[in-house]
Amino acid sequence: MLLRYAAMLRTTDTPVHVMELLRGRGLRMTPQRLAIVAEVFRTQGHISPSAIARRVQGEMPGVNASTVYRTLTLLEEVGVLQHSHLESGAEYHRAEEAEHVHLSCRRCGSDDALSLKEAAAMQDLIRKRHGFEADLTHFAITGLCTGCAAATA
Amino acid sequence: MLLRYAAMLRTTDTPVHVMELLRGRGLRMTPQRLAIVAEVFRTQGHISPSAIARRVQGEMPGVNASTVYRTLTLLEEVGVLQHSHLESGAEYHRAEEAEHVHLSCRRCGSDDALSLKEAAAMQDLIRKRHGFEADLTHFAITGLCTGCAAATA
DNA sequence: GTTGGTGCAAAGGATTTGCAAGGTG
DNA sequence: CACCTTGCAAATCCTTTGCACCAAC
Repeated sequence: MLLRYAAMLRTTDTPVHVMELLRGRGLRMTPQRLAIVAEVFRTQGHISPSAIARRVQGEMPGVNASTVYRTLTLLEEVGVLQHSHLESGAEYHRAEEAEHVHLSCRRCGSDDALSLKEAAAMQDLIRKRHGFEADLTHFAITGLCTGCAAATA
Repeated sequence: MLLRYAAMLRTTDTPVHVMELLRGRGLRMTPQRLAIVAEVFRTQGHISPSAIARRVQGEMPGVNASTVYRTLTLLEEVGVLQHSHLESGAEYHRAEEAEHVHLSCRRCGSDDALSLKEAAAMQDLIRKRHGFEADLTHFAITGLCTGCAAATA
Protein backbone atom coordinates (compact mmCIF):
# COMPACT_ATOMS: atom_id res chain seq x y z
CA MET A 1 0.00 0.00 0.00
CA LEU A 2 2.67 2.43 0.99
CA LEU A 3 4.55 1.88 -2.23
CA ARG A 4 1.65 3.14 -4.30
CA TYR A 5 2.12 6.52 -2.67
CA ALA A 6 5.87 6.65 -2.60
CA ALA A 7 5.86 8.52 -5.89
CA MET A 8 3.96 11.27 -4.17
CA LEU A 9 7.07 12.02 -2.24
CA ARG A 10 8.68 13.32 -5.34
CA THR A 11 5.80 14.64 -7.37
CA THR A 12 4.24 16.78 -4.69
CA ASP A 13 7.31 17.96 -2.92
CA THR A 14 6.42 16.19 0.30
CA PRO A 15 9.62 16.17 2.31
CA VAL A 16 11.20 12.77 2.53
CA HIS A 17 12.66 13.80 5.84
CA VAL A 18 9.24 13.62 7.46
CA MET A 19 9.33 9.88 6.99
CA GLU A 20 12.77 9.68 8.49
CA LEU A 21 11.72 11.93 11.34
CA LEU A 22 8.88 9.61 12.24
CA ARG A 23 10.94 6.47 11.89
CA GLY A 24 13.55 7.97 14.15
CA ARG A 25 10.91 8.08 16.87
CA GLY A 26 9.69 4.57 16.29
CA LEU A 27 6.65 5.93 14.48
CA ARG A 28 5.45 4.85 11.08
CA MET A 29 4.77 6.50 7.77
CA THR A 30 1.43 5.45 6.40
CA PRO A 31 -0.35 6.34 3.17
CA GLN A 32 -2.84 8.36 5.21
CA ARG A 33 -0.16 10.40 6.91
CA LEU A 34 1.56 10.91 3.62
CA ALA A 35 -1.61 12.20 2.03
CA ILE A 36 -2.26 14.54 4.93
CA VAL A 37 1.23 15.99 4.94
CA ALA A 38 1.09 16.38 1.19
CA GLU A 39 -2.21 18.19 1.41
CA VAL A 40 -0.95 20.74 3.93
CA PHE A 41 2.33 21.26 2.11
CA ARG A 42 0.56 21.72 -1.17
CA THR A 43 -1.58 24.45 0.35
CA GLN A 44 -0.58 28.06 0.00
CA GLY A 45 -0.90 29.56 3.43
CA HIS A 46 -3.14 27.73 5.86
CA ILE A 47 -5.84 25.11 5.89
CA SER A 48 -8.34 23.91 8.45
CA PRO A 49 -8.55 20.35 9.77
CA SER A 50 -11.98 19.83 8.27
CA ALA A 51 -10.82 21.12 4.89
CA ILE A 52 -7.88 18.75 5.02
CA ALA A 53 -10.21 15.89 5.85
CA ARG A 54 -12.48 16.76 2.94
CA ARG A 55 -9.67 16.97 0.41
CA VAL A 56 -7.79 13.94 1.58
CA GLN A 57 -10.98 11.91 1.49
CA GLY A 58 -11.46 13.10 -2.05
CA GLU A 59 -8.28 11.53 -3.29
CA MET A 60 -8.17 8.66 -0.85
CA PRO A 61 -11.71 7.61 0.10
CA GLY A 62 -12.15 5.95 3.45
CA VAL A 63 -9.72 8.08 5.37
CA ASN A 64 -11.45 8.86 8.61
CA ALA A 65 -11.64 12.33 10.08
CA SER A 66 -10.31 11.05 13.38
CA THR A 67 -7.19 9.95 11.58
CA VAL A 68 -6.77 13.44 10.24
CA TYR A 69 -7.04 14.99 13.68
CA ARG A 70 -4.71 12.46 15.24
CA THR A 71 -2.21 12.94 12.47
CA LEU A 72 -2.25 16.71 12.66
CA THR A 73 -1.65 16.58 16.39
CA LEU A 74 1.18 14.14 15.91
CA LEU A 75 2.82 16.09 13.13
CA GLU A 76 2.68 19.20 15.23
CA GLU A 77 4.31 17.47 18.19
CA VAL A 78 7.03 16.21 15.90
CA GLY A 79 7.54 19.70 14.58
CA VAL A 80 6.48 19.24 10.99
CA LEU A 81 3.33 21.28 11.16
CA GLN A 82 2.02 24.12 13.24
CA HIS A 83 -1.34 25.74 13.71
CA SER A 84 -2.49 29.32 14.15
CA HIS A 85 -5.78 30.82 15.20
CA LEU A 86 -7.53 32.81 12.53
CA GLU A 87 -11.04 34.19 12.44
CA SER A 88 -12.27 30.91 11.04
CA GLY A 89 -10.65 28.88 13.78
CA ALA A 90 -7.49 26.77 13.88
CA GLU A 91 -5.54 26.44 10.65
CA TYR A 92 -2.48 24.38 9.87
CA HIS A 93 0.62 25.09 7.80
CA ARG A 94 4.16 23.80 7.47
CA ALA A 95 6.29 24.64 10.46
CA GLU A 96 8.83 26.39 8.26
CA GLU A 97 6.21 28.85 7.14
CA ALA A 98 5.41 29.61 10.74
CA GLU A 99 7.25 32.91 10.73
CA HIS A 100 4.13 34.56 9.48
CA VAL A 101 2.20 37.12 11.37
CA HIS A 102 -1.24 37.00 9.80
CA LEU A 103 -2.98 40.25 9.01
CA SER A 104 -6.51 39.36 8.07
CA CYS A 105 -9.00 41.93 6.94
CA ARG A 106 -12.29 41.51 8.72
CA ARG A 107 -14.14 43.12 5.86
CA CYS A 108 -12.85 41.53 2.66
CA GLY A 109 -11.10 38.56 4.22
CA SER A 110 -7.80 39.22 2.50
CA ASP A 111 -4.75 37.83 4.21
CA ASP A 112 -1.45 39.67 4.34
CA ALA A 113 1.66 38.95 6.37
CA LEU A 114 4.04 40.99 8.45
CA SER A 115 7.71 40.67 7.67
CA LEU A 116 10.10 39.11 10.13
CA LYS A 117 11.68 42.46 10.73
CA GLU A 118 8.45 44.15 11.65
CA ALA A 119 7.44 41.24 13.83
CA ALA A 120 10.77 41.49 15.63
CA ALA A 121 10.24 45.19 16.24
CA MET A 122 6.89 44.47 17.81
CA GLN A 123 8.32 41.71 19.94
CA ASP A 124 11.02 44.02 21.22
CA LEU A 125 8.45 46.60 22.13
CA ILE A 126 6.50 44.09 24.18
CA ARG A 127 9.58 42.56 25.74
CA LYS A 128 10.88 45.91 26.95
CA ARG A 129 7.81 46.82 28.91
CA HIS A 130 6.60 43.46 30.04
CA GLY A 131 9.42 40.99 29.76
CA PHE A 132 6.87 39.04 27.78
CA GLU A 133 8.22 36.87 24.97
CA ALA A 134 5.48 37.26 22.39
CA ASP A 135 4.73 34.69 19.73
CA LEU A 136 2.95 36.82 17.20
CA THR A 137 2.44 33.94 14.82
CA HIS A 138 0.02 31.97 16.93
CA PHE A 139 -2.90 34.33 16.66
CA ALA A 140 -3.79 36.42 13.67
CA ILE A 141 -4.19 40.18 13.80
CA THR A 142 -7.50 41.44 12.50
CA GLY A 143 -8.24 44.85 11.15
CA LEU A 144 -8.88 46.59 7.87
CA CYS A 145 -6.63 46.32 4.86
CA THR A 146 -5.68 49.48 2.97
CA GLY A 147 -8.54 49.20 0.54
CA CYS A 148 -11.23 48.49 3.09
CA ALA A 149 -9.94 51.12 5.49
CA ALA A 150 -10.30 53.71 2.72
CA ALA A 151 -13.74 52.45 1.75
CA THR A 152 -14.94 52.61 5.32
CA ALA A 153 -13.59 56.04 6.08
CA MET B 1 -40.96 39.54 36.71
CA LEU B 2 -38.71 42.28 35.50
CA LEU B 3 -39.28 44.33 38.61
CA ARG B 4 -37.78 41.64 40.81
CA TYR B 5 -34.49 42.22 39.05
CA ALA B 6 -34.61 45.98 38.77
CA ALA B 7 -32.62 46.31 41.98
CA MET B 8 -29.80 44.50 40.24
CA LEU B 9 -29.35 47.57 38.12
CA ARG B 10 -28.05 49.46 41.09
CA THR B 11 -26.46 46.80 43.22
CA THR B 12 -24.27 45.27 40.58
CA ASP B 13 -23.37 48.30 38.59
CA THR B 14 -25.24 47.09 35.55
CA PRO B 15 -25.57 50.16 33.35
CA VAL B 16 -29.08 51.47 33.20
CA HIS B 17 -28.29 52.86 29.82
CA VAL B 18 -28.29 49.37 28.36
CA MET B 19 -31.99 49.22 28.95
CA GLU B 20 -32.48 52.58 27.33
CA LEU B 21 -30.28 51.57 24.46
CA LEU B 22 -32.42 48.53 23.77
CA ARG B 23 -35.67 50.40 24.14
CA GLY B 24 -34.41 52.99 21.70
CA ARG B 25 -34.22 50.26 19.09
CA GLY B 26 -37.60 48.82 19.83
CA LEU B 27 -36.01 45.95 21.74
CA ARG B 28 -36.91 44.82 25.23
CA MET B 29 -35.13 44.39 28.49
CA THR B 30 -35.91 41.05 30.05
CA PRO B 31 -34.77 39.47 33.31
CA GLN B 32 -32.64 37.07 31.31
CA ARG B 33 -30.84 39.82 29.44
CA LEU B 34 -30.37 41.71 32.64
CA ALA B 35 -28.80 38.69 34.32
CA ILE B 36 -26.51 38.08 31.37
CA VAL B 37 -25.31 41.67 31.16
CA ALA B 38 -24.80 41.72 34.92
CA GLU B 39 -22.77 38.53 34.76
CA VAL B 40 -20.41 39.85 32.13
CA PHE B 41 -20.05 43.25 33.79
CA ARG B 42 -19.40 41.65 37.14
CA THR B 43 -16.57 39.63 35.62
CA GLN B 44 -13.03 40.90 35.82
CA GLY B 45 -11.61 40.53 32.36
CA HIS B 46 -13.35 38.06 30.07
CA ILE B 47 -15.77 35.18 30.24
CA SER B 48 -16.87 32.49 27.82
CA PRO B 49 -20.44 32.00 26.61
CA SER B 50 -20.69 28.60 28.26
CA ALA B 51 -19.39 29.99 31.54
CA ILE B 52 -21.96 32.76 31.38
CA ALA B 53 -24.67 30.21 30.73
CA ARG B 54 -23.55 28.11 33.69
CA ARG B 55 -23.46 31.03 36.10
CA VAL B 56 -26.65 32.66 34.96
CA GLN B 57 -28.43 29.35 35.22
CA GLY B 58 -27.11 29.11 38.75
CA GLU B 59 -28.85 32.22 39.91
CA MET B 60 -31.80 32.04 37.57
CA PRO B 61 -32.64 28.39 36.79
CA GLY B 62 -34.37 27.73 33.53
CA VAL B 63 -32.46 30.20 31.42
CA ASN B 64 -31.66 28.37 28.24
CA ALA B 65 -28.23 28.36 26.66
CA SER B 66 -29.70 29.47 23.36
CA THR B 67 -30.97 32.58 25.08
CA VAL B 68 -27.47 33.29 26.29
CA TYR B 69 -26.01 32.97 22.81
CA ARG B 70 -28.72 35.06 21.24
CA THR B 71 -28.34 37.71 23.89
CA LEU B 72 -24.58 37.90 23.59
CA THR B 73 -24.85 38.33 19.85
CA LEU B 74 -27.46 41.00 20.27
CA LEU B 75 -25.54 42.90 22.93
CA GLU B 76 -22.50 42.87 20.74
CA GLU B 77 -24.41 44.25 17.77
CA VAL B 78 -25.79 46.97 19.97
CA GLY B 79 -22.31 47.79 21.17
CA VAL B 80 -22.61 46.87 24.82
CA LEU B 81 -20.35 43.84 24.71
CA GLN B 82 -17.50 42.65 22.60
CA HIS B 83 -15.65 39.39 22.21
CA SER B 84 -12.01 38.48 21.75
CA HIS B 85 -10.30 35.26 20.78
CA LEU B 86 -8.14 33.79 23.50
CA GLU B 87 -6.50 30.41 23.72
CA SER B 88 -9.66 28.98 25.23
CA GLY B 89 -11.86 30.33 22.47
CA ALA B 90 -14.17 33.32 22.28
CA GLU B 91 -14.59 35.37 25.43
CA TYR B 92 -16.84 38.33 26.14
CA HIS B 93 -16.28 41.54 28.05
CA ARG B 94 -17.79 45.01 28.29
CA ALA B 95 -17.18 47.05 25.19
CA GLU B 96 -15.54 49.81 27.23
CA GLU B 97 -12.88 47.40 28.40
CA ALA B 98 -12.12 46.52 24.83
CA GLU B 99 -8.97 48.55 24.70
CA HIS B 100 -7.08 45.61 26.04
CA VAL B 101 -4.45 43.78 24.15
CA HIS B 102 -4.28 40.39 25.85
CA LEU B 103 -0.91 38.88 26.55
CA SER B 104 -1.54 35.32 27.65
CA CYS B 105 1.23 33.03 28.77
CA ARG B 106 0.98 29.67 27.10
CA ARG B 107 2.78 28.00 29.96
CA CYS B 108 1.21 29.30 33.17
CA GLY B 109 -1.90 30.81 31.67
CA SER B 110 -1.39 34.22 33.26
CA ASP B 111 -3.03 37.10 31.50
CA ASP B 112 -1.42 40.53 31.19
CA ALA B 113 -2.42 43.51 29.09
CA LEU B 114 -0.59 45.94 26.87
CA SER B 115 -1.09 49.60 27.57
CA LEU B 116 -2.89 51.80 25.09
CA LYS B 117 0.33 53.57 24.31
CA GLU B 118 2.18 50.40 23.41
CA ALA B 119 -0.72 49.18 21.40
CA ALA B 120 -0.75 52.43 19.49
CA ALA B 121 2.95 52.12 18.75
CA MET B 122 2.40 48.68 17.30
CA GLN B 123 -0.53 49.87 15.24
CA ASP B 124 1.57 52.66 13.81
CA LEU B 125 4.27 50.23 12.86
CA ILE B 126 1.83 48.06 10.98
CA ARG B 127 0.06 50.99 9.37
CA LYS B 128 3.28 52.45 8.01
CA ARG B 129 4.35 49.38 6.12
CA HIS B 130 1.05 47.89 5.14
CA GLY B 131 -1.59 50.56 5.41
CA PHE B 132 -3.32 47.97 7.53
CA GLU B 133 -5.49 49.27 10.36
CA ALA B 134 -4.84 46.67 13.02
CA ASP B 135 -7.27 45.85 15.77
CA LEU B 136 -4.95 44.29 18.31
CA THR B 137 -7.73 43.68 20.79
CA HIS B 138 -9.61 41.06 18.83
CA PHE B 139 -7.04 38.31 19.10
CA ALA B 140 -4.82 37.66 22.08
CA ILE B 141 -1.06 37.51 21.83
CA THR B 142 0.46 34.31 23.18
CA GLY B 143 3.95 33.83 24.43
CA LEU B 144 5.82 33.39 27.66
CA CYS B 145 5.52 35.74 30.61
CA THR B 146 8.66 36.95 32.36
CA GLY B 147 8.65 34.17 34.89
CA CYS B 148 8.03 31.36 32.45
CA ALA B 149 10.49 32.73 29.92
CA ALA B 150 13.19 32.65 32.60
CA ALA B 151 12.19 29.16 33.73
CA THR B 152 12.33 27.88 30.18
CA ALA B 153 15.65 29.43 29.26
C1' DG C 1 5.52 -11.05 14.86
C1' DT C 2 5.40 -6.53 17.45
C1' DT C 3 3.61 -2.51 18.03
C1' DG C 4 1.78 1.35 16.23
C1' DG C 5 -2.27 3.04 13.17
C1' DT C 6 -6.72 3.11 11.23
C1' DG C 7 -11.68 2.81 10.70
C1' DC C 8 -15.90 2.73 12.96
C1' DA C 9 -19.16 4.08 16.06
C1' DA C 10 -20.34 6.58 19.78
C1' DA C 11 -19.77 10.20 22.91
C1' DG C 12 -19.11 15.13 23.87
C1' DG C 13 -19.39 19.87 23.69
C1' DA C 14 -20.52 24.21 21.67
C1' DT C 15 -23.73 26.65 18.76
C1' DT C 16 -27.79 27.35 15.86
C1' DT C 17 -32.58 27.07 14.36
C1' DG C 18 -37.76 26.39 14.05
C1' DC C 19 -41.66 27.01 16.44
C1' DA C 20 -45.29 27.58 19.75
C1' DA C 21 -45.99 29.73 24.20
C1' DG C 22 -45.09 33.63 27.04
C1' DG C 23 -43.89 38.26 28.56
C1' DT C 24 -42.80 43.28 27.68
C1' DG C 25 -43.92 47.89 26.53
C1' DC D 1 -52.59 43.37 22.23
C1' DA D 2 -48.65 43.57 19.01
C1' DC D 3 -44.51 41.82 18.56
C1' DC D 4 -40.27 40.76 20.56
C1' DT D 5 -38.19 36.82 23.43
C1' DT D 6 -37.82 32.61 25.51
C1' DG D 7 -37.70 27.65 26.26
C1' DC D 8 -37.58 23.34 24.24
C1' DA D 9 -36.11 20.06 21.23
C1' DA D 10 -33.70 18.86 17.42
C1' DA D 11 -30.14 19.46 14.30
C1' DT D 12 -25.42 20.73 13.08
C1' DC D 13 -20.46 20.97 13.49
C1' DC D 14 -16.19 19.93 15.11
C1' DT D 15 -13.36 17.04 17.73
C1' DT D 16 -12.22 13.17 20.84
C1' DT D 17 -12.14 8.38 22.48
C1' DG D 18 -12.50 3.20 23.05
C1' DC D 19 -11.75 -0.78 20.72
C1' DA D 20 -10.99 -4.56 17.55
C1' DC D 21 -8.68 -5.26 13.23
C1' DC D 22 -4.93 -4.23 10.11
C1' DA D 23 -0.57 -2.91 8.40
C1' DA D 24 4.39 -1.07 8.68
C1' DC D 25 9.04 -2.47 9.62
